[in-house]
Amino acid sequence: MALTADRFTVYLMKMNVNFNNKRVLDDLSNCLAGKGLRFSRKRMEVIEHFIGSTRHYTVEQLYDEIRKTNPGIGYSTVYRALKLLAECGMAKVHHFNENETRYEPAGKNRDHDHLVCEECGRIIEFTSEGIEHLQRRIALENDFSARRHEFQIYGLCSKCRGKEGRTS
Amino acid sequence: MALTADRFTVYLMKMNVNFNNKRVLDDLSNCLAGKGLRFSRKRMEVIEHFIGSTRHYTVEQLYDEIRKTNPGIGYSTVYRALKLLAECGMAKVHHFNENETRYEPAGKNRDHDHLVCEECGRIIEFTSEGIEHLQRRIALENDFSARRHEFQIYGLCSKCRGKEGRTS
DNA sequence: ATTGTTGCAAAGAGTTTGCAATGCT
DNA sequence: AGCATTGCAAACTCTTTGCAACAAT
Repeated sequence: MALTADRFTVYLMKMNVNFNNKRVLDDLSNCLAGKGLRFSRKRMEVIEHFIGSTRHYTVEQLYDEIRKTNPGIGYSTVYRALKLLAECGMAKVHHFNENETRYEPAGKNRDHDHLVCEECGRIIEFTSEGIEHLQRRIALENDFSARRHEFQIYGLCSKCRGKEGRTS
Repeated sequence: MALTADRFTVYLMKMNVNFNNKRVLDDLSNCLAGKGLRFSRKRMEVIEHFIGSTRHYTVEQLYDEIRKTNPGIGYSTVYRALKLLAECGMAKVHHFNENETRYEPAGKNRDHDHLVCEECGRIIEFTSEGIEHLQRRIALENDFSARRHEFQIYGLCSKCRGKEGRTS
């Protein structure tokens, strides 16, 4: 039986996964189907766990978390699943800090950017119309076709600012 | 004899290095002095080559380029010099693409961000007052002390857009 | 039955580090 | 003389891959 978005939806419902972005869902089943891939239990467990959350995971974090309930899953499976999700547009890849790759479920809410606390590592999401405008204007001014952007603000979150000297 | 900004300036002039940002210069000599470091010929050759350019180097690129004129310099020296420069605030580190670390001389001109062509890798710098405003506003709205930001716009530069289908 | 998937261990890529020789001061 | 610096090779970390056993279709 061919892999379809409908079938995948049923699968996700069965797994009780809260995933309501139709476009990205189609992307995934198309991506799987287009590559001749199958529904494997373990891969789906990784995807379920990942999609069900709102965190910005390192591979290690996701691996450790999944191992708690599914000790039989290996590192490479997590790597392979995340890579697949990224290719299908279901995961966004970030490099907030040096030598650190983080994966975030895409489509969980609308486009956003991040505040990154350099002290505790906390990541705060924000959306800003202003950035979209800026992106368009800057692209225009530089004769550039913008596809996407990365915008991070680094500093101290409210909690950590308290501990260090005031910044204002 | 202690390492001073003046002495360093003389050194740079001797080497014919175009480096006119006083503040960053002070940072470097202070950084060197503070760490009890010495003026070594090889490190200075790396620094000279790096500071004299306006590129966004990978370690490998810088290494290859320096080796053309200084075949005696090793990989680790380049790594160590760039790391030092980054610590002293004379080099900015970027991760424009996955698995790629690039170093850019800081202080060569005022703060700027980057357009990154996903086709040919070209990097275009731009400055935008708007982003500074946004950073301040967003930080305020989220009770966050902003120190710095990273903003990249990914897409196609004018040359590469011509080859692919129009985007508009 | 056929072909994709997995875990493991090994291999890669990028970066750092221990150490003996060398260079600054 | 005393200590920083260097190049090399080895070590390290993160990620990918080959392969034999296993699972999905």
